[in-house]
Amino acid sequence: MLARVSTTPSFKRLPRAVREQQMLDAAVKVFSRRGFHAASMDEIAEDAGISKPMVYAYLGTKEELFVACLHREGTRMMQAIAGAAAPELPADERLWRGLRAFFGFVGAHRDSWAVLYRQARGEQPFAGELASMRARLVEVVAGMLDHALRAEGREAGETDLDVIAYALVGATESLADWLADHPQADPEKTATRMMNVAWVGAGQLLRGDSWRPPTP
Amino acid sequence: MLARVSTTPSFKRLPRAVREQQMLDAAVKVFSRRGFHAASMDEIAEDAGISKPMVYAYLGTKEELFVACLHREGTRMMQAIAGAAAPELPADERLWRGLRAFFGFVGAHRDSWAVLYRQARGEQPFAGELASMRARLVEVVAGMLDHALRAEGREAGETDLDVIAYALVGATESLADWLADHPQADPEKTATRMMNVAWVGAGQLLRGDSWRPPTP
Amino acid sequence: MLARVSTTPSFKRLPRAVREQQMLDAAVKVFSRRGFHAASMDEIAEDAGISKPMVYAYLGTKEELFVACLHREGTRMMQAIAGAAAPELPADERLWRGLRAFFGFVGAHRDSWAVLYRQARGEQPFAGELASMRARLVEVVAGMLDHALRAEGREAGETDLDVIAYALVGATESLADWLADHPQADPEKTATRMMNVAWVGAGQLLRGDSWRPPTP
Amino acid sequence: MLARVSTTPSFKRLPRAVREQQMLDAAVKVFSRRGFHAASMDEIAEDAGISKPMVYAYLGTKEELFVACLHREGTRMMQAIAGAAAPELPADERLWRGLRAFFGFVGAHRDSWAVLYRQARGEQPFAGELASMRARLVEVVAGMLDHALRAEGREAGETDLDVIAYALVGATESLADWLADHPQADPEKTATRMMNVAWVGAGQLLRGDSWRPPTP
DNA sequence: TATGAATGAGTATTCATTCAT
DNA sequence: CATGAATGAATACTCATTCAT
Repeated sequence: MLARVSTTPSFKRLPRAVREQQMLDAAVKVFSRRGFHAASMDEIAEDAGISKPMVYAYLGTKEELFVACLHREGTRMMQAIAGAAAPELPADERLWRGLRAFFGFVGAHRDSWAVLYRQARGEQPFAGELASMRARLVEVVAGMLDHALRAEGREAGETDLDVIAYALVGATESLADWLADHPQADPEKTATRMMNVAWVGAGQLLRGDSWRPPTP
Repeated sequence: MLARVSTTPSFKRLPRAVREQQMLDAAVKVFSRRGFHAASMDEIAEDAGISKPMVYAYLGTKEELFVACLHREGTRMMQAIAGAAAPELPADERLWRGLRAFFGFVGAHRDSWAVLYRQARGEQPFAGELASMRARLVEVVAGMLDHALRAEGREAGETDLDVIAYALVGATESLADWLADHPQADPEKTATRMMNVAWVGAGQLLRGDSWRPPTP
Repeated sequence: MLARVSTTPSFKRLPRAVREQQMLDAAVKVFSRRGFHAASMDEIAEDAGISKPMVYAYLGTKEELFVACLHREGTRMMQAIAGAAAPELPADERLWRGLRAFFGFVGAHRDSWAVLYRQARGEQPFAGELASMRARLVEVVAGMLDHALRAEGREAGETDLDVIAYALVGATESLADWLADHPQADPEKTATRMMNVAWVGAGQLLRGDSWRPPTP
Repeated sequence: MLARVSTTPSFKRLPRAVREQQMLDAAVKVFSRRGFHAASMDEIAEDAGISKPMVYAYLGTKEELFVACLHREGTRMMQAIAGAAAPELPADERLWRGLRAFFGFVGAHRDSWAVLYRQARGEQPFAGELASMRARLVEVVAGMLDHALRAEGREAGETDLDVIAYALVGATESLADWLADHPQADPEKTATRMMNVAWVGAGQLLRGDSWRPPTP
């Protein structure tokens, strides 16, 4: 039942860009808490301190709004990582800094991560958006591994670089998920652990030490 | 006069157990295609070839129905794995068979996997159910790793067994996700790849070869 | 959600009359607790320890079932009163015994009273049934008052006997309602109070002491 | 060419307060005709000339809507009575004016009365609301009786003031019920009758003339 | 006789979206 | 620019009632 409280917003006529950010902030918050379907435009508008028609005027339909959230949060995350892992650094340094930036971001923006990883995955219309983001990550990681190997004068063995990279990204996401659910966990420590798995494990693996199914 | 063969096999008045399975089949299918919220009880009932009230009578509310799906599919998957990876086998053999069974299951029941992992993850009410299932998996994997190490006369180094196990499970889930999205991919091959990552990478890691953050 | 508990009723093949009484008992109970609309045939059948089709076979539709309840309970109550207030007694004795029987009945069968008075009144289809029952009561009471007056050699003044009787019945029902809501109250005492109101108050009134609106 | 006079007065976009009253009007009408359960929100909305979502937005769920009706009608009735029976008047004058106002209200708003007394009584969730209203009435009546007695230099005998008041209120409600069912009946005349019962009967009773059960 | 299986029809409630002001 | 008012269309859930066995 609509409460009859007059909100009387004390800040009117804000420039469009500011308003849009307010709306996106509210949307990310609500989407992450409720999920795409359970989130209501009413709640988002109210949380943004703005009327519903404005939300529609600025960001379009609910689906478009969600995509906008995805976009903003995804870009922010990518920038955080890219900003930390400069391409001119040695591979292990890059990987470490990338992981640290990544887990740092997830730890600091749990809502963003929830929207990106947990909500978007379940809903068909956004799977593509997500997949492409992960693909970029996989590519970057594979590149780093390859670079590292070549620096040691070796090359990836028969095992595909991509699959290892995919597994590493998966493991990373999984730990990030765990981190998002454990507010007291330390992002730095989680990054160190993942770095261990990635660097030592994958390194060894890429050096050719491989396992084969038993032939019965 | 030609005898009129009864072409409609009178699919009615089936015993409860049968109908329940039909309903769960339909529910898994619809939930996996549409997601929990977007799925409608109408569609599930229609797909099961039965009226809505029967679904409510037998399986309860939408939420309870989803939990029932989760339960059945999760149990099936766990049984597939447990049946393949007998505890008396050596650790590497167990791990390999377990992975093969797992990827085989995912490859053969993509719908189940979608229900279990993609839908359940996004919806608050089911996160717990999911988390506990994953926790059991992590425990099993950690146990296998520990067992394997001891068999080699070693012990896990400073890196927590659990975190490595968690990362491995995450990587595995991630590859399963990928497999579910690529109908032509070969489950067996995917299992082999994951076995490489798990056995060689983790093995090395557990043997004490660890990485430490640079101290600036 | 239908529980899958097998009830295995230990008494089968009871004679029809017994079964019908069981059903009516259950129906009165459920109707009085939930009200006509909120009561469900499922609950009634279950409470009667019998399957729904049997209820329909024996007592007909929900509406018919409710009428049957009304009938049985109404008859019981009327019989309790009539049995106590024999016509050959003097008027005050009759009134007193009638009231005592009435409040005794209500105190002992709160469910019956709830069905008769609270539920039936709100539902259009049963208003008639109820009204006729009350009309009979009013008539009886008016008869008693008239009889008592004549015994004193007087006649009812200008005030209609019927209206006073109606008011008395209303007051009685109201106290009965109050009694039904107060399990610890004593029916006998309530009857005494009502007797006071009825006998002394009405007696005086009927003797000609009347009030008239002020003429401005 | 004839000017086309706008015959449809564009009954749209009315302010909230107006619409709320329209909705309550419709709700009272429908609830009184059908009863709480049988009434449908669809019919109420349609009767109010507005869509269902507006009803929910303004007045909330069906239960809340019914309570709102109860509240408005109850308040109106109480105000009608209180406005007529000013406390500074002598007790008999007050009682008479109160009764006249009450029966006048019931005669003029049969729907309100039906909602207040017939429907609310049967439904558990509203019994409390009702009981408290009646309790207030009983208290007022008891107060008036007491006041009148003291003015005559007497005090209430052993019979509780409250019980007599309760019986009077019950009788009044009963006559009101009768009035609501008989559109041609005259409210003023009914009030006079009730005044007789109340003033003469109760007066006598309170003066100490009491009846006692025979001791056998 | 007795019942588990089955459903058509309805009901409360919600939500994304759009006008009129 | 900004919003209160408004709704079409869905959706979960229930219930009286009836068959087939």
